[in-house]
Amino acid sequence: MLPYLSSRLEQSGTALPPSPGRTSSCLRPARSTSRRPAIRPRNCLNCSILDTQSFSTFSADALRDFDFLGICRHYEPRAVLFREGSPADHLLIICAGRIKVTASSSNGRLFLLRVATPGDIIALAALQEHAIHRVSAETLSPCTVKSIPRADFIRFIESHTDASRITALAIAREYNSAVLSARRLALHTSAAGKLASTLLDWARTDGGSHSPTPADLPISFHMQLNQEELGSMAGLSRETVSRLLTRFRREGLVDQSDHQMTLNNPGRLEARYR
Amino acid sequence: MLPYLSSRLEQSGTALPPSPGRTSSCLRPARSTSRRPAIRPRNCLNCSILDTQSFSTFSADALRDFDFLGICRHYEPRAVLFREGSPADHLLIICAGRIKVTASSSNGRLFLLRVATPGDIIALAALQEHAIHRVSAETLSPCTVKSIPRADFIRFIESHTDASRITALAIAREYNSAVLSARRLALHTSAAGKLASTLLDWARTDGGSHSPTPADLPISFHMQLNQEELGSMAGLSRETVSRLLTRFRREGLVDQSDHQMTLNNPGRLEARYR
DNA sequence: CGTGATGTTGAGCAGCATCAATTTCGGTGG
DNA sequence: CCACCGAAATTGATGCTGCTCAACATCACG
Repeated sequence: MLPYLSSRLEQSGTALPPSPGRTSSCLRPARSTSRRPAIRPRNCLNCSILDTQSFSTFSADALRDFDFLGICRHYEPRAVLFREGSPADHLLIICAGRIKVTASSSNGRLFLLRVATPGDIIALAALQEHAIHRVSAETLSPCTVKSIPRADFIRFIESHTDASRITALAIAREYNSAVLSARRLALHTSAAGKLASTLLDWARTDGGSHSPTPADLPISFHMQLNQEELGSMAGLSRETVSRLLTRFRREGLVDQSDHQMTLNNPGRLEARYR
Repeated sequence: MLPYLSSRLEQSGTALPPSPGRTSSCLRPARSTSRRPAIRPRNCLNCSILDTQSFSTFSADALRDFDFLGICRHYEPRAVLFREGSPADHLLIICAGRIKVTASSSNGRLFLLRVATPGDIIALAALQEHAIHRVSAETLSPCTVKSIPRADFIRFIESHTDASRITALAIAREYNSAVLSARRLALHTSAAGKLASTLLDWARTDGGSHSPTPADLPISFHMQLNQEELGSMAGLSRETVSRLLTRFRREGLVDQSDHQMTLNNPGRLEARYR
C-alpha cells in the first residue's frame, strides 16, 4: 500500500466500501441514488478531463497513484462545499458541473471571484498554506467533485516531483486570474468599463479557443450567471448591469439570446469602454 | 558542474567574471561603483533573508545549489525591473529595498498590486506559466535584487523536491494577497471602506507581528507610499485619500507622523467603515 | 392563477472624481 | 540663514455617475 494513502481509511465516514467490479467514471459517477453517496473514483486513468486539463502531464506512475486518492461526491445545485473561515483540509477537483467561488463582507455584499469548471482545482492555495479558506465555494449546477484530504495530497506531491511542479503551475493560473480580477476592479472608473472588461476576460478564457487574441471577430460564450451574479463579479449593482447590457445591445456590441452571449466586436467594446 | 547551471555562462552578458576571493553578501553587494555592475551572489548561504523568509526550509543540499543560481544587481530608485507585456524569463528575489508591483490601463490609470520587501519573490507565477508579465515592477528605494534565469530555476526545482514544494507555497502566498486586493476593491462601496481596509490589511501583514489578530491594540507601521500611491492601491483618487486621512485623524482613528502610521483602534476603524 | 425568480425602467440623491487654488515641507543653492 | 523651487498634501467648488429605493414586466413552475 502506498504510504500517502494511510489516512484514507479513517477519513471518509460516508464513503462506500470498495466495489472492485465498478467501472464508474469521474464524469458520470454511478446511477444516482436518493442519498448521492460518496464513491471511490478509481477511474481517473481514463477520465477525459485529465487528458485536457492541469494534470495532463502527470507521469503514468503519478497518475496511477493519483487515481487512488480521495473520493468523488455528487452535489445538487446551491450546495455549499466550504465556507469562508473554515479550515482548508481538502483539495477539490471538479469532475462535472460549475462551481462559484465567492467572498462576502459583513454587510452582506458578495464578490464572485471565479466560476470553476471541470478540470479546475479549488482550494489549492489555501491548502498549501494550511490556512483557513478566504472564500466560499458553492455549486451552480449539479456537480461531481473529487475530494482529496490534505495530508494525502501533500504526501502525493512529495513523492512525485512532476506532481509538485504541476501543482505550482495550477496555483500560478489561479493567481493570474485573481490578478485579472483585481485589475478590472481597480483600473476602470466607469461601470461600463468594469462590465465590458469582465465580459471580455470571460470570453477570452471561457469562450472557446485559447488563441492569443483573435482580432475583431465575434466571440460567443455560455453566460452561466444571472445579472446579479455578473454584477457581483464586476463590482456593480444588479440594476446597473441590466441598464448597461441593454445599452450594449442597442449599440450592437453584444447579442444575447437565452444563455448565449455574443460579443460582436470585442475590439470596439474594449476601445469604447476602457 | 550541476546540470541546471548550463545556461549560466551565456545568459549574463553584463555579469562580471567569477571572482573567487569575493565574499560579498546578497544584502550589501560590493562597494558601489558608478556603473553598479552585476555580481555573482555566492553568499546566500549566510544571508539573513533566507533564514527568515520563504526559502528557510530549503535542505542544505538545495541551499548550496541555490547559492550558485543567478546574479545580484543593484538598482537606483525608480528603476524599472520589467514591464507589463514583456516575457517573464527571469525570477527576481529581493535582497534589499522595496519594489512596487503595478498594473496600468491604457488611459493612464495605475493600480498598485503590492509592495515587495526583502525575501519576497517576484514574477514567480508568470514564470511558471512561461507567460508574459501582467504587471510591472519598479524600485521604490535603492534595491539589491537576485535575478535567476527561468531555465536555471526550472532545472533547480526539478532536481530538488523540497524546492518545488516551497515554490508552490510562495505562489500560494502571492495568490492570497491578490485575492485580498480583489476583495477590498469589490466588497467596499465607500471610499472610506476601501482605504480603511487597505490600511488594515497592510498593517496586519507588513506591520510587525504575524499574530492572528491582536485585539484592539494600536498597530503601527512604516508608510512607504505617498498618498497618490496609496490611492492607486485602494482604487481612489489622490484627493480623496487626503480628505479621508484627515477625517480618520480627526476621529482619532489614525495618527501619522513622518512616515510612521498608527492605527489607534483597528477594530473601531474596521467596524465603522466596513 | 398565484408565487417567486429574474429582468427592466424610472427618479432622486450621495459620494467621489475632477479641476483648481493654496499651503506645507524638504531640499538646494546663493 | 534665507530665498527659491518642486513635490506632496490640503481644501474648496462642481458635476456626473452609479447606488438605492421603488414600481412594474416577464417568465417558469406548481
